[in-house]
Amino acid sequence: MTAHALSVQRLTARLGDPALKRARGRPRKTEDERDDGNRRHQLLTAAARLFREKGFDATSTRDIAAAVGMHSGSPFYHFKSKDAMLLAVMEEGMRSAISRQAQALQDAEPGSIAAAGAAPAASEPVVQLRRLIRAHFDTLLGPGNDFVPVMLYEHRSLSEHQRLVLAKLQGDYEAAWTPVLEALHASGHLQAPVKLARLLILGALNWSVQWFDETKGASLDELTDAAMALFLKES
Amino acid sequence: MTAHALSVQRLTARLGDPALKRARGRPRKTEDERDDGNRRHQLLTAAARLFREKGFDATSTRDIAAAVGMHSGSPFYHFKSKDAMLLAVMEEGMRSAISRQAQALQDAEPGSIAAAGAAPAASEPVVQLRRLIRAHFDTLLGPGNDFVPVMLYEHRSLSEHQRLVLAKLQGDYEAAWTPVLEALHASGHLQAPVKLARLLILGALNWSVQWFDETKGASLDELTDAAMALFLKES
DNA sequence: CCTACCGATCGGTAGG
DNA sequence: CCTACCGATCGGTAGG
Repeated sequence: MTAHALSVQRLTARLGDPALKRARGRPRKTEDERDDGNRRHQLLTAAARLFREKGFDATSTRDIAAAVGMHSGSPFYHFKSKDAMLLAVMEEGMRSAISRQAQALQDAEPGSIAAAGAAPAASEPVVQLRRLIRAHFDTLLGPGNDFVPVMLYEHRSLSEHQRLVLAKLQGDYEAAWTPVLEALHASGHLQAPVKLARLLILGALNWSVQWFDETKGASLDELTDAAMALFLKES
Repeated sequence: MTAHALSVQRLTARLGDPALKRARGRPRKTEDERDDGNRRHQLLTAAARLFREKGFDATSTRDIAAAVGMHSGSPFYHFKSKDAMLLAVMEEGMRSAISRQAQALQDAEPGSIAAAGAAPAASEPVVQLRRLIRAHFDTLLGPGNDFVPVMLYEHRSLSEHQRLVLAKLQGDYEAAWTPVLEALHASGHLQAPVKLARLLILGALNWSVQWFDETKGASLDELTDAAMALFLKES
Protein backbone atom coordinates (compact mmCIF):
# COMPACT_ATOMS: atom_id res chain seq x y z
CA MET A 1 0.00 0.00 0.00
CA THR A 2 2.68 2.46 0.97
CA ALA A 3 5.00 1.30 -1.78
CA HIS A 4 2.36 1.71 -4.45
CA ALA A 5 1.18 5.07 -3.20
CA LEU A 6 4.73 6.30 -3.09
CA SER A 7 5.65 5.18 -6.55
CA VAL A 8 2.55 6.79 -8.01
CA GLN A 9 3.25 9.97 -6.12
CA ARG A 10 6.85 9.96 -7.21
CA LEU A 11 6.03 9.49 -10.84
CA THR A 12 3.42 12.19 -10.71
CA ALA A 13 5.82 14.60 -9.13
CA ARG A 14 8.57 13.80 -11.58
CA LEU A 15 6.75 13.59 -14.85
CA GLY A 16 3.36 14.99 -14.12
CA ASP A 17 0.23 12.98 -14.84
CA PRO A 18 0.35 12.48 -18.63
CA ALA A 19 -3.41 12.70 -19.02
CA LEU A 20 -3.59 15.94 -17.07
CA LYS A 21 -0.61 17.31 -18.93
CA ARG A 22 -2.16 16.77 -22.28
CA ALA A 23 -5.55 17.98 -21.15
CA ARG A 24 -4.15 21.24 -19.80
CA GLY A 25 -1.33 21.40 -22.30
CA ARG A 26 0.97 23.10 -19.79
CA PRO A 27 4.73 22.93 -20.31
CA ARG A 28 6.58 21.03 -17.66
CA LYS A 29 8.82 23.69 -16.24
CA THR A 30 6.56 26.72 -15.93
CA GLU A 31 4.70 25.41 -12.88
CA ASP A 32 6.15 26.01 -9.44
CA GLU A 33 6.82 22.27 -9.24
CA ARG A 34 10.17 22.93 -10.78
CA ASP A 35 10.90 26.10 -8.90
CA ASP A 36 14.00 25.59 -6.86
CA GLY A 37 13.00 27.54 -3.77
CA ASN A 38 9.63 25.87 -3.87
CA ARG A 39 11.05 22.35 -3.82
CA ARG A 40 13.16 23.35 -0.87
CA HIS A 41 10.13 24.67 0.91
CA GLN A 42 8.15 21.52 0.15
CA LEU A 43 10.91 19.58 1.84
CA LEU A 44 10.73 21.85 4.85
CA THR A 45 6.98 21.50 5.16
CA ALA A 46 7.16 17.73 4.91
CA ALA A 47 10.03 17.63 7.38
CA ALA A 48 8.11 19.75 9.87
CA ARG A 49 5.10 17.45 9.68
CA LEU A 50 7.16 14.28 10.03
CA PHE A 51 9.41 15.64 12.76
CA ARG A 52 6.30 16.59 14.69
CA GLU A 53 4.53 13.28 14.15
CA LYS A 54 7.38 10.85 14.65
CA GLY A 55 10.18 12.89 16.17
CA PHE A 56 13.45 13.99 14.63
CA ASP A 57 15.40 10.82 15.31
CA ALA A 58 12.63 8.53 14.17
CA THR A 59 12.25 10.38 10.88
CA SER A 60 14.69 9.36 8.16
CA THR A 61 15.79 11.64 5.37
CA ARG A 62 14.33 8.96 3.11
CA ASP A 63 10.92 9.54 4.72
CA ILE A 64 11.18 13.22 3.94
CA ALA A 65 12.35 12.62 0.41
CA ALA A 66 9.52 10.19 -0.27
CA ALA A 67 6.95 12.62 1.11
CA VAL A 68 7.75 15.07 -1.68
CA GLY A 69 8.45 12.46 -4.36
CA MET A 70 12.23 12.59 -4.31
CA HIS A 71 14.79 9.80 -4.10
CA SER A 72 16.86 9.13 -1.05
CA GLY A 73 19.89 11.24 -1.80
CA SER A 74 18.12 14.26 -3.20
CA PRO A 75 17.30 16.19 -0.03
CA PHE A 76 21.04 16.70 0.36
CA TYR A 77 21.03 18.74 -2.81
CA HIS A 78 18.87 21.25 -0.94
CA PHE A 79 20.23 20.87 2.60
CA LYS A 80 23.73 20.16 3.79
CA SER A 81 22.57 17.72 6.47
CA LYS A 82 19.59 16.44 8.37
CA ASP A 83 20.52 18.77 11.21
CA ALA A 84 20.39 21.71 8.83
CA MET A 85 16.83 20.75 7.90
CA LEU A 86 15.84 20.72 11.56
CA LEU A 87 17.36 24.12 12.14
CA ALA A 88 15.64 25.51 9.06
CA VAL A 89 12.28 24.18 10.24
CA MET A 90 12.73 25.85 13.60
CA GLU A 91 13.93 29.13 12.14
CA GLU A 92 10.94 29.30 9.85
CA GLY A 93 8.67 28.53 12.78
CA MET A 94 10.12 31.29 14.89
CA ARG A 95 9.97 33.81 12.07
CA SER A 96 6.30 33.15 11.48
CA ALA A 97 5.58 33.16 15.21
CA ILE A 98 7.28 36.52 15.67
CA SER A 99 5.46 37.91 12.68
CA ARG A 100 2.07 36.72 13.92
CA GLN A 101 2.79 38.08 17.36
CA ALA A 102 3.77 41.51 16.05
CA GLN A 103 0.63 41.63 13.97
CA ALA A 104 -1.52 40.78 16.99
CA LEU A 105 0.05 43.45 19.18
CA GLN A 106 -0.21 46.03 16.45
CA ASP A 107 -3.94 45.42 16.07
CA ALA A 108 -4.37 45.96 19.80
CA GLU A 109 -2.57 49.27 19.95
CA PRO A 110 -5.13 51.84 18.78
CA GLY A 111 -6.83 53.04 21.96
CA SER A 112 -10.26 53.33 20.37
CA ILE A 113 -12.02 51.32 23.07
CA ALA A 114 -10.42 53.29 25.87
CA ALA A 115 -11.21 56.52 24.00
CA ALA A 116 -14.87 55.56 24.04
CA GLY A 117 -14.69 55.80 27.80
CA ALA A 118 -16.18 52.35 28.40
CA ALA A 119 -13.21 50.70 30.09
CA PRO A 120 -10.49 51.82 32.52
CA ALA A 121 -7.06 52.60 31.07
CA ALA A 122 -5.48 49.71 32.96
CA SER A 123 -7.44 47.25 30.88
CA GLU A 124 -5.32 47.74 27.82
CA PRO A 125 -2.56 45.35 28.98
CA VAL A 126 -5.36 42.86 29.54
CA VAL A 127 -6.28 43.15 25.88
CA GLN A 128 -2.66 42.82 24.91
CA LEU A 129 -2.23 39.67 26.97
CA ARG A 130 -5.30 38.17 25.36
CA ARG A 131 -3.86 38.88 21.92
CA LEU A 132 -0.51 37.40 22.87
CA ILE A 133 -2.16 34.24 24.15
CA ARG A 134 -4.45 33.90 21.17
CA ALA A 135 -1.60 34.40 18.72
CA HIS A 136 0.45 31.82 20.61
CA PHE A 137 -2.34 29.26 20.37
CA ASP A 138 -2.63 29.98 16.66
CA THR A 139 1.08 29.42 16.22
CA LEU A 140 0.99 26.15 18.10
CA LEU A 141 -2.34 24.69 17.12
CA GLY A 142 -3.39 26.34 13.88
CA PRO A 143 -3.83 24.08 10.83
CA GLY A 144 -0.50 23.17 9.25
CA ASN A 145 1.51 24.94 11.93
CA ASP A 146 3.98 22.16 12.63
CA PHE A 147 7.09 24.30 12.68
CA VAL A 148 6.97 25.75 16.19
CA PRO A 149 5.87 22.50 17.88
CA VAL A 150 8.93 20.89 16.34
CA MET A 151 11.00 23.63 17.88
CA LEU A 152 9.47 23.11 21.29
CA TYR A 153 9.87 19.37 21.39
CA GLU A 154 13.02 18.65 19.37
CA HIS A 155 15.25 21.24 20.97
CA ARG A 156 17.48 18.50 22.32
CA SER A 157 18.57 17.37 18.86
CA LEU A 158 20.27 20.66 18.09
CA SER A 159 23.98 21.31 18.33
CA GLU A 160 25.31 23.97 20.65
CA HIS A 161 25.87 26.34 17.77
CA GLN A 162 22.38 25.84 16.39
CA ARG A 163 20.91 26.55 19.80
CA LEU A 164 22.65 29.89 19.83
CA VAL A 165 21.14 30.80 16.49
CA LEU A 166 17.67 30.06 17.82
CA ALA A 167 18.21 31.65 21.21
CA LYS A 168 18.06 35.11 19.70
CA LEU A 169 14.74 34.43 17.97
CA GLN A 170 13.29 32.90 21.12
CA GLY A 171 14.51 35.85 23.12
CA ASP A 172 12.80 38.26 20.74
CA TYR A 173 9.57 36.32 20.96
CA GLU A 174 9.52 36.09 24.74
CA ALA A 175 10.60 39.69 25.19
CA ALA A 176 7.23 40.87 23.92
CA TRP A 177 5.53 39.28 26.92
CA THR A 178 7.57 40.98 29.62
CA PRO A 179 6.27 44.58 29.44
CA VAL A 180 2.69 43.35 29.24
CA LEU A 181 3.15 41.11 32.28
CA GLU A 182 4.91 43.90 34.16
CA ALA A 183 2.00 46.25 33.56
CA LEU A 184 -0.42 43.59 34.74
CA HIS A 185 1.69 42.96 37.81
CA ALA A 186 1.73 46.66 38.63
CA SER A 187 -2.05 46.95 38.25
CA GLY A 188 -2.68 43.91 40.44
CA HIS A 189 -4.05 41.70 37.65
CA LEU A 190 -1.06 39.43 38.00
CA GLN A 191 0.25 38.33 41.38
CA ALA A 192 3.17 36.02 40.69
CA PRO A 193 6.68 37.38 40.03
CA VAL A 194 6.85 38.42 36.40
CA LYS A 195 9.72 36.18 35.35
CA LEU A 196 8.28 33.02 36.85
CA ALA A 197 4.82 34.00 35.66
CA ARG A 198 6.09 34.22 32.10
CA LEU A 199 7.71 30.79 32.31
CA LEU A 200 4.64 29.19 33.86
CA ILE A 201 2.22 30.84 31.44
CA LEU A 202 4.22 29.91 28.35
CA GLY A 203 4.49 26.38 29.72
CA ALA A 204 0.75 26.11 30.18
CA LEU A 205 0.23 27.22 26.59
CA ASN A 206 3.05 25.14 25.10
CA TRP A 207 1.76 21.99 26.75
CA SER A 208 -1.49 22.31 24.84
CA VAL A 209 0.34 20.77 21.90
CA GLN A 210 0.21 17.51 23.85
CA TRP A 211 -3.52 17.37 24.46
CA PHE A 212 -5.33 19.68 22.08
CA ASP A 213 -7.51 17.94 19.55
CA GLU A 214 -9.07 20.23 16.99
CA THR A 215 -11.77 17.73 16.11
CA LYS A 216 -13.28 17.60 19.58
CA GLY A 217 -13.36 19.78 22.63
CA ALA A 218 -12.64 23.46 22.94
CA SER A 219 -11.93 26.04 20.28
CA LEU A 220 -8.91 28.30 20.36
CA ASP A 221 -11.12 31.11 21.60
CA GLU A 222 -12.35 28.99 24.50
CA LEU A 223 -8.79 28.05 25.30
CA THR A 224 -7.85 31.70 25.35
CA ASP A 225 -10.75 32.56 27.64
CA ALA A 226 -9.79 29.77 30.02
CA ALA A 227 -6.16 30.87 30.13
CA MET A 228 -7.14 34.49 30.82
CA ALA A 229 -9.50 33.39 33.58
CA LEU A 230 -6.82 31.18 35.08
CA PHE A 231 -3.97 33.66 35.11
CA LEU A 232 -5.56 37.03 35.78
CA LYS A 233 -7.04 38.53 38.92
CA GLU A 234 -10.07 40.72 38.56
CA SER A 235 -8.55 44.01 39.69
CA MET B 1 38.72 9.06 28.06
CA THR B 2 35.32 7.49 27.79
CA ALA B 3 36.74 4.16 26.68
CA HIS B 4 39.11 4.02 29.62
CA ALA B 5 36.52 5.10 32.14
CA LEU B 6 34.12 2.49 30.83
CA SER B 7 36.57 -0.37 30.93
CA VAL B 8 37.56 0.46 34.49
CA GLN B 9 33.94 0.70 35.48
CA ARG B 10 33.12 -2.55 33.78
CA LEU B 11 35.92 -4.44 35.45
CA THR B 12 34.99 -3.02 38.79
CA ALA B 13 31.40 -4.01 38.35
CA ARG B 14 32.27 -7.50 37.18
CA LEU B 15 35.06 -8.51 39.48
CA GLY B 16 35.06 -5.90 42.18
CA ASP B 17 38.20 -3.94 42.97
CA PRO B 18 40.68 -6.64 44.07
CA ALA B 19 42.32 -4.38 46.64
CA LEU B 20 39.01 -3.51 48.21
CA LYS B 21 37.93 -7.14 48.11
CA ARG B 22 40.94 -8.32 50.01
CA ALA B 23 40.82 -5.43 52.44
CA ARG B 24 37.20 -6.12 53.34
CA GLY B 25 37.44 -9.84 52.80
CA ARG B 26 33.86 -9.99 51.54
CA PRO B 27 32.77 -12.89 49.31
CA ARG B 28 31.84 -11.91 45.80
CA LYS B 29 28.21 -12.91 45.67
CA THR B 30 26.82 -11.72 48.97
CA GLU B 31 26.72 -8.05 47.98
CA ASP B 32 23.71 -6.71 46.13
CA GLU B 33 25.93 -6.30 43.06
CA ARG B 34 24.92 -9.80 42.12
CA ASP B 35 21.31 -9.50 43.12
CA ASP B 36 19.19 -10.05 40.06
CA GLY B 37 16.48 -7.53 40.78
CA ASN B 38 19.11 -5.00 41.65
CA ARG B 39 20.91 -5.30 38.34
CA ARG B 40 17.61 -4.86 36.59
CA HIS B 41 16.92 -1.77 38.60
CA GLN B 42 20.37 -0.38 37.86
CA LEU B 43 19.57 -0.75 34.19
CA LEU B 44 16.30 1.09 34.67
CA THR B 45 17.94 3.97 36.51
CA ALA B 46 20.61 4.32 33.86
CA ALA B 47 18.01 4.10 31.11
CA ALA B 48 15.91 6.80 32.72
CA ARG B 49 18.85 9.14 32.96
CA LEU B 50 19.97 8.52 29.39
CA PHE B 51 16.48 8.67 27.92
CA ARG B 52 15.99 11.98 29.63
CA GLU B 53 19.34 13.42 28.58
CA LYS B 54 19.52 12.24 25.00
CA GLY B 55 16.06 11.01 24.17
CA PHE B 56 14.83 7.47 23.63
CA ASP B 57 15.80 7.16 19.98
CA ALA B 58 19.21 8.70 20.48
CA THR B 59 20.04 6.31 23.32
CA SER B 60 21.32 2.90 22.25
CA THR B 61 20.91 -0.20 24.32
CA ARG B 62 24.72 -0.31 24.23
CA ASP B 63 24.82 3.06 25.99
CA ILE B 64 22.61 1.70 28.73
CA ALA B 65 24.62 -1.50 29.05
CA ALA B 66 27.89 0.43 29.29
CA ALA B 67 26.46 2.74 31.94
CA VAL B 68 26.07 -0.21 34.32
CA GLY B 69 29.18 -2.11 33.15
CA MET B 70 27.48 -4.70 30.99
CA HIS B 71 28.20 -5.81 27.44
CA SER B 72 25.99 -5.00 24.51
CA GLY B 73 23.70 -8.00 24.54
CA SER B 74 23.20 -8.29 28.26
CA PRO B 75 20.33 -5.86 28.81
CA PHE B 76 18.20 -8.26 26.79
CA TYR B 77 18.65 -10.84 29.52
CA HIS B 78 16.72 -8.49 31.79
CA PHE B 79 14.32 -6.88 29.29
CA LYS B 80 12.66 -8.33 26.25
CA SER B 81 13.24 -5.23 24.14
CA LYS B 82 14.26 -1.60 24.25
CA ASP B 83 10.57 -0.68 24.18
CA ALA B 84 10.00 -2.78 27.28
CA MET B 85 12.69 -0.79 29.07
CA LEU B 86 10.99 2.45 28.16
CA LEU B 87 7.65 1.23 29.42
CA ALA B 88 9.23 -0.01 32.65
CA VAL B 89 10.86 3.37 33.22
CA MET B 90 7.54 5.11 32.76
CA GLU B 91 5.63 2.70 34.96
CA GLU B 92 8.12 3.11 37.76
CA GLY B 93 7.89 6.87 37.35
CA MET B 94 4.13 6.85 37.60
CA ARG B 95 4.11 4.52 40.58
CA SER B 96 6.46 6.76 42.53
CA ALA B 97 4.56 9.88 41.45
CA ILE B 98 1.26 8.43 42.63
CA SER B 99 2.82 7.33 45.88
CA ARG B 100 4.35 10.74 46.55
CA GLN B 101 1.07 12.43 45.68
CA ALA B 102 -0.93 10.22 48.03
CA GLN B 103 1.52 10.91 50.83
CA ALA B 104 1.24 14.65 50.27
CA LEU B 105 -2.55 14.64 50.32
CA GLN B 106 -2.63 12.43 53.39
CA ASP B 107 -0.43 14.83 55.33
CA ALA B 108 -2.81 17.65 54.45
CA GLU B 109 -5.95 15.91 55.62
CA PRO B 110 -5.99 16.37 59.40
CA GLY B 111 -8.00 19.54 60.00
CA SER B 112 -5.82 20.72 62.87
CA ILE B 113 -5.27 24.17 61.43
CA ALA B 114 -8.96 24.71 60.72
CA ALA B 115 -9.78 23.36 64.19
CA ALA B 116 -7.61 26.08 65.70
CA GLY B 117 -10.07 28.53 64.20
CA ALA B 118 -7.43 30.61 62.48
CA ALA B 119 -8.50 30.09 58.88
CA PRO B 120 -11.85 29.70 57.05
CA ALA B 121 -12.93 26.18 56.14
CA ALA B 122 -12.70 26.97 52.44
CA SER B 123 -8.95 27.30 52.72
CA GLU B 124 -8.35 23.61 53.04
CA PRO B 125 -8.53 22.95 49.29
CA VAL B 126 -5.98 25.73 48.97
CA VAL B 127 -3.63 23.75 51.18
CA GLN B 128 -4.34 20.63 49.18
CA LEU B 129 -3.57 22.35 45.91
CA ARG B 130 -0.31 23.60 47.32
CA ARG B 131 0.63 20.07 48.33
CA LEU B 132 -0.31 18.69 44.94
CA ILE B 133 1.80 21.29 43.18
CA ARG B 134 4.76 20.86 45.49
CA ALA B 135 4.65 17.08 45.15
CA HIS B 136 4.46 17.45 41.37
CA PHE B 137 7.55 19.67 41.32
CA ASP B 138 9.35 17.14 43.49
CA THR B 139 8.43 14.37 41.10
CA LEU B 140 9.62 16.33 38.08
CA LEU B 141 12.62 18.21 39.42
CA GLY B 142 13.84 16.36 42.49
CA PRO B 143 17.36 14.93 42.40
CA GLY B 144 17.54 11.70 40.44
CA ASN B 145 13.90 11.85 39.43
CA ASP B 146 14.34 11.14 35.74
CA PHE B 147 11.51 8.66 35.37
CA VAL B 148 8.51 10.93 35.04
CA PRO B 149 10.22 13.46 32.76
CA VAL B 150 10.94 10.56 30.43
CA MET B 151 7.28 9.72 30.51
CA LEU B 152 6.28 13.27 29.68
CA TYR B 153 8.63 13.71 26.78
CA GLU B 154 8.99 10.27 25.23
CA HIS B 155 5.32 9.38 25.10
CA ARG B 156 5.49 9.26 21.32
CA SER B 157 7.85 6.30 21.27
CA LEU B 158 5.32 3.97 22.89
CA SER B 159 3.17 1.47 21.06
CA GLU B 160 -0.59 1.71 21.22
CA HIS B 161 -0.77 -1.14 23.71
CA GLN B 162 1.85 0.41 25.96
CA ARG B 163 -0.02 3.69 25.96
CA LEU B 164 -3.08 1.90 27.26
CA VAL B 165 -1.10 0.46 30.14
CA LEU B 166 0.09 3.91 31.11
CA ALA B 167 -3.24 5.62 30.54
CA LYS B 168 -4.68 4.05 33.67
CA LEU B 169 -1.80 5.25 35.83
CA GLN B 170 -1.98 8.74 34.36
CA GLY B 171 -5.71 8.77 34.90
CA ASP B 172 -5.25 7.87 38.55
CA TYR B 173 -2.69 10.59 39.00
CA GLU B 174 -4.73 13.31 37.36
CA ALA B 175 -7.93 12.24 39.07
CA ALA B 176 -6.59 13.48 42.39
CA TRP B 177 -6.56 17.03 41.07
CA THR B 178 -10.16 17.22 39.98
CA PRO B 179 -12.00 17.34 43.36
CA VAL B 180 -9.51 19.88 44.67
CA LEU B 181 -9.96 22.11 41.63
CA GLU B 182 -13.72 21.72 41.79
CA ALA B 183 -13.77 22.86 45.39
CA LEU B 184 -11.61 25.84 44.48
CA HIS B 185 -13.87 26.66 41.57
CA ALA B 186 -16.93 26.53 43.83
CA SER B 187 -15.33 28.84 46.40
CA GLY B 188 -14.25 31.35 43.77
CA HIS B 189 -10.52 30.73 44.13
CA LEU B 190 -10.39 29.32 40.63
CA GLN B 191 -12.18 30.98 37.76
CA ALA B 192 -11.41 28.91 34.68
CA PRO B 193 -13.44 25.78 33.82
CA VAL B 194 -12.08 22.92 35.90
CA LYS B 195 -11.12 20.63 33.06
CA LEU B 196 -9.22 23.23 31.09
CA ALA B 197 -7.74 24.61 34.30
CA ARG B 198 -6.33 21.19 35.12
CA LEU B 199 -4.77 20.84 31.68
CA LEU B 200 -3.29 24.33 31.75
CA ILE B 201 -1.98 24.01 35.30
CA LEU B 202 -0.36 20.63 34.71
CA GLY B 203 1.15 22.03 31.53
CA ALA B 204 2.64 24.98 33.36
CA LEU B 205 4.21 22.62 35.87
CA ASN B 206 5.33 20.01 33.35
CA TRP B 207 7.07 22.62 31.24
CA SER B 208 9.35 23.46 34.16
CA VAL B 209 11.37 20.41 33.17
CA GLN B 210 12.53 22.45 30.18
CA TRP B 211 13.82 25.47 32.04
CA PHE B 212 14.39 24.63 35.67
CA ASP B 213 18.02 24.66 36.75
CA GLU B 214 18.62 23.54 40.29
CA THR B 215 21.99 25.24 40.48
CA LYS B 216 20.67 28.74 39.92
CA GLY B 217 17.40 30.54 40.26
CA ALA B 218 14.38 29.62 42.29
CA SER B 219 13.85 26.79 44.76
CA LEU B 220 10.98 24.35 44.50
CA ASP B 221 9.23 26.26 47.29
CA GLU B 222 9.52 29.52 45.37
CA LEU B 223 8.18 27.79 42.28
CA THR B 224 5.24 26.51 44.27
CA ASP B 225 4.52 29.96 45.67
CA ALA B 226 4.64 31.48 42.20
CA ALA B 227 2.29 28.86 40.80
CA MET B 228 -0.20 29.36 43.63
CA ALA B 229 -0.09 33.12 43.14
CA LEU B 230 -0.56 32.73 39.41
CA PHE B 231 -3.50 30.34 39.47
CA LEU B 232 -5.53 31.30 42.52
CA LYS B 233 -7.80 34.25 43.19
CA GLU B 234 -7.83 35.70 46.67
CA SER B 235 -11.38 34.84 47.63
C1' DC C 1 25.37 -12.31 31.76
C1' DC C 2 29.24 -12.67 27.76
C1' DT C 3 30.73 -13.77 22.87
C1' DA C 4 30.10 -13.41 18.33
C1' DC C 5 27.22 -12.33 15.07
C1' DC C 6 23.25 -10.89 11.70
C1' DG C 7 20.00 -8.23 8.93
C1' DA C 8 18.25 -3.80 8.53
C1' DT C 9 18.54 0.94 8.35
C1' DC C 10 20.60 5.29 8.31
C1' DG C 11 23.06 9.78 6.97
C1' DG C 12 25.71 11.09 3.59
C1' DT C 13 28.54 11.17 -0.98
C1' DA C 14 30.53 10.82 -5.89
C1' DG C 15 29.60 11.27 -10.25
C1' DG C 16 26.67 12.26 -13.53
C1' DC D 1 17.92 15.92 -8.72
C1' DC D 2 18.89 10.49 -9.64
C1' DT D 3 21.90 6.24 -9.31
C1' DA D 4 24.60 3.44 -6.86
C1' DC D 5 26.97 2.95 -3.08
C1' DC D 6 29.62 3.07 1.63
C1' DG D 7 30.78 2.91 6.51
C1' DA D 8 28.68 3.06 10.79
C1' DT D 9 25.38 1.89 14.01
C1' DC D 10 21.56 -0.35 15.85
C1' DG D 11 18.21 -3.81 18.10
C1' DG D 12 18.20 -8.24 18.83
C1' DT D 13 19.65 -13.40 19.05
C1' DA D 14 21.95 -18.17 19.63
C1' DG D 15 24.60 -20.64 22.26
C1' DG D 16 27.05 -21.11 25.98
